[in-house]
Amino acid sequence: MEFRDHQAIYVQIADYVCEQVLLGQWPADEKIPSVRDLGVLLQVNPNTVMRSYEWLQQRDVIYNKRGIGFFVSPQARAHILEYRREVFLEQELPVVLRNLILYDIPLEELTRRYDACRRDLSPPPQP
Amino acid sequence: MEFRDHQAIYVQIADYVCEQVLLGQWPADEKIPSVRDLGVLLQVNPNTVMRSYEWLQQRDVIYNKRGIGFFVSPQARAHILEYRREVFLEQELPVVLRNLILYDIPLEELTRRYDACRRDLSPPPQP
Amino acid sequence: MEFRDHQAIYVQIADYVCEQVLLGQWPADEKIPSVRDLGVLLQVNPNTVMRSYEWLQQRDVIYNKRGIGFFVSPQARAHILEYRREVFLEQELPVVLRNLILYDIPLEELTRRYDACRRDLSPPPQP
Amino acid sequence: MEFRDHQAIYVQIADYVCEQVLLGQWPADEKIPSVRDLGVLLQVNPNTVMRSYEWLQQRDVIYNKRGIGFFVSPQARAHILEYRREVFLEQELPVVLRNLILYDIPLEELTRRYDACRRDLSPPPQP
DNA sequence: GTGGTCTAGACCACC
DNA sequence: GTGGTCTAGACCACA
Repeated sequence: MEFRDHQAIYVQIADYVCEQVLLGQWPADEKIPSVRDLGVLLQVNPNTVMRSYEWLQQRDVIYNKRGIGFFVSPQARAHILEYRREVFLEQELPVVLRNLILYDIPLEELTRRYDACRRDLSPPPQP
Repeated sequence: MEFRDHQAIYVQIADYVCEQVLLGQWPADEKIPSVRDLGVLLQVNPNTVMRSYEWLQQRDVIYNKRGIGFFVSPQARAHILEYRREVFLEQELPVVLRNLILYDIPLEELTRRYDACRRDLSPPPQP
Repeated sequence: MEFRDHQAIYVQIADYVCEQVLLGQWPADEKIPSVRDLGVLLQVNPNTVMRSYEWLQQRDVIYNKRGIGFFVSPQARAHILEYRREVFLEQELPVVLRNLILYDIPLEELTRRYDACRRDLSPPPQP
Repeated sequence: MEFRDHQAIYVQIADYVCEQVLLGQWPADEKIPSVRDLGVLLQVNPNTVMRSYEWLQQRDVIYNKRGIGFFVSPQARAHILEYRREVFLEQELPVVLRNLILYDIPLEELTRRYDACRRDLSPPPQP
């Protein structure tokens, strides 16, 4: 995983976790890597991972069993979709569309890239 | 104008200026609002506005006549397109497309919003 | 039994045992559930139950017969009252009272709930 | 301000801020101390104060103006009451009442302390 | 000046 | 082993 430097690392880690859930890679009640392990894996400080996990926990994407670790919340998928879709559709997308038009990027270009991107993402398994 | 709080205010102001240029509202060599005026108008520290103007000036979108004010640069349109299109297509769009797919937003929804947005922007109001 | 997650599980187990004693459910010298049984019952690591029992043993609430199990200590009631009353009155209650007032909860509300709670506790069910 | 050692410092700081708001000491839209200032004042690390402020910000008790500082949110009072009262009445109070009865503390003792506590807290000014 | 992020390292409680 | 908290200190962007 490589980090974009204009966005906080802990946000990118949280996004990564959400993505794993949406893609069906991490099912409900599955244990996710410990803050230390993920810290080592991603080459970041455990505190930074911890911050991501706190953020996710507050949003009911993961939960904690004392002394054991963090687990994917059963409602994770729903919560992510509910929260992120809303923000995305109402706040991010309008800006993007506006730019598409201002920069004169034709719709065909967009659909072409959309299809390419769809092919890249393996279809999420139905639970 | 209301600001999104996840982005620096000076960036949002700069974006606003670029938009006016692309939309043809501010033709080449037209004087743009003074730092002070815009500061009052947007309820923002003049230093912040100044920072936007400096940023735009470095990218040849506006130029300065000492003691008079800032003006839209003749090459403004070209520079904006050249710089922003690149960044947008290569960096922002991929993330957006990925999200579109993860959040299961169908292409039809996208084109619908695209068209709506186009209708909103197309007719420049005559002041 | 469901656990509050802001408090250590072993403390909650210890509290539960104390409560049984105070309520007269577990008389002096009665055998209490084994570490293993209670662990299974509460879905908790036996080590955690063991920790509660050790904690209680140090405070003379229970005692241990090697190879047989843990038993309610004859002085259990007295020890619990002596220790907990003090802590409760001097440390916990002041905070609670302060909150009652800050949140504008009238005394009547308090006495109402007090009486309701008393009714719930008073009649010890005969098994 | 002296800290209780069984509770996280950042929670106690957050509680302190809430208390100031409920007592009417910090009106809406008033600037609260900067993380650095409060850190010096309370003899704790600015990061710790920051953590309190983040916590409060997420719960709409305070808000942030970029580069300026944190301010009391207009809905602060309402949010605190709504959130804390609920938790207090449904989770904390039942435990306390249960203990009152188990430790045989008479209601008169409680009301006596309640009145004393009320006298200590200066009556909140009506905004 | 303000907040925001990150690191390194420590210590603790809990399971 | 797990998370949770705190410190000290650094660097950055922003107003």
